[in-house]
Amino acid sequence: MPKKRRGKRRSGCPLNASVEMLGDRWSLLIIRDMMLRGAKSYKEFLECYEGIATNILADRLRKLVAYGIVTAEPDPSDGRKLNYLLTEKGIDLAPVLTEMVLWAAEHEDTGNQALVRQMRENKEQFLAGVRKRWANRNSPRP
Amino acid sequence: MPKKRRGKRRSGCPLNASVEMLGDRWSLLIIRDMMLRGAKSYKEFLECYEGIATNILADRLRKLVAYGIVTAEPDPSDGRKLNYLLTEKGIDLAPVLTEMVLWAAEHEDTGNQALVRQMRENKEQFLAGVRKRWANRNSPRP
DNA sequence: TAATATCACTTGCATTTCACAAGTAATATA
DNA sequence: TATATTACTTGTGAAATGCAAGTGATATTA
Repeated sequence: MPKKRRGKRRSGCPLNASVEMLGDRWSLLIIRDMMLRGAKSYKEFLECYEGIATNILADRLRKLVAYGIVTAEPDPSDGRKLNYLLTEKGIDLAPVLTEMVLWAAEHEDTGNQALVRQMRENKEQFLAGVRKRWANRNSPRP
Repeated sequence: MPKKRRGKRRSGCPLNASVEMLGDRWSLLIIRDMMLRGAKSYKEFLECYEGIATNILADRLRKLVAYGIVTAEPDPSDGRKLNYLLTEKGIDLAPVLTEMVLWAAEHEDTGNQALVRQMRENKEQFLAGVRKRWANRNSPRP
């Protein structure tokens, strides 16, 4: 029996595409940890926010790769490891995450006030820094 | 037996708060329709994106109200209706939505190119317009 | 080289969420 | 009074999720 498709989503509408890729409890957190904390390996993601189940993490990483937000390449120094790295499409989410963090900081109690202040006081510079670190992390491999 | 709490989430971390409120398939779409299309009633939300189930819509509206993102007040001209309106906290999500739309427009096929162009070419002016329309919608009641 | 450890998963099972259809109470309109 | 509309709730089956316990490949240690 063919898999029944549930919920017909109109894809042409702005935002629908984003929500399809990012509208769940974990994807944005995974991306945040790659972007701001430099997390790269499965194990690091598992430990970053204790609470995500291993099957869910595997599923989300697979989807992020499928959406072109993340790449998975074997670690040259340890054949067991995969390094998950943000693609350009992935790092382009930095403004989205930044606005979300600023919104939450404005309206909720959130931690890491230093980071928030940095984001708020010079958003452009903060974003440039994020992108630069991303470029440096990727470029050393020709 | 008390309900077991699953998944211990650290709330102090930036972004966790946002994801808790917005990290699902529907909340951001509901907010978008309030913000950009002026949708206000249960029925309008149901029709906006056919596919959301009535129980889920009721649940999401309830949560958005609980989070202080939306208010529900009876329509003065029809006692059966409730008008769901964005709070200040809700309208403050405009930059987040804008960045998400721009990101998707950059990397996916999305509709409403006119809106996207408007957002991209003068983001600040676009955001000011959104906020102004929101203020006008709410202020006529003293 | 054998034993053990680490890593990135997969599998199985119970619980929860979700989509869909059908109903309901309150209010409005004819 | 009869019918319609609005904002839901309830029931049901299917899918997604959380958790514990594996598994196979590679690395490290004795």
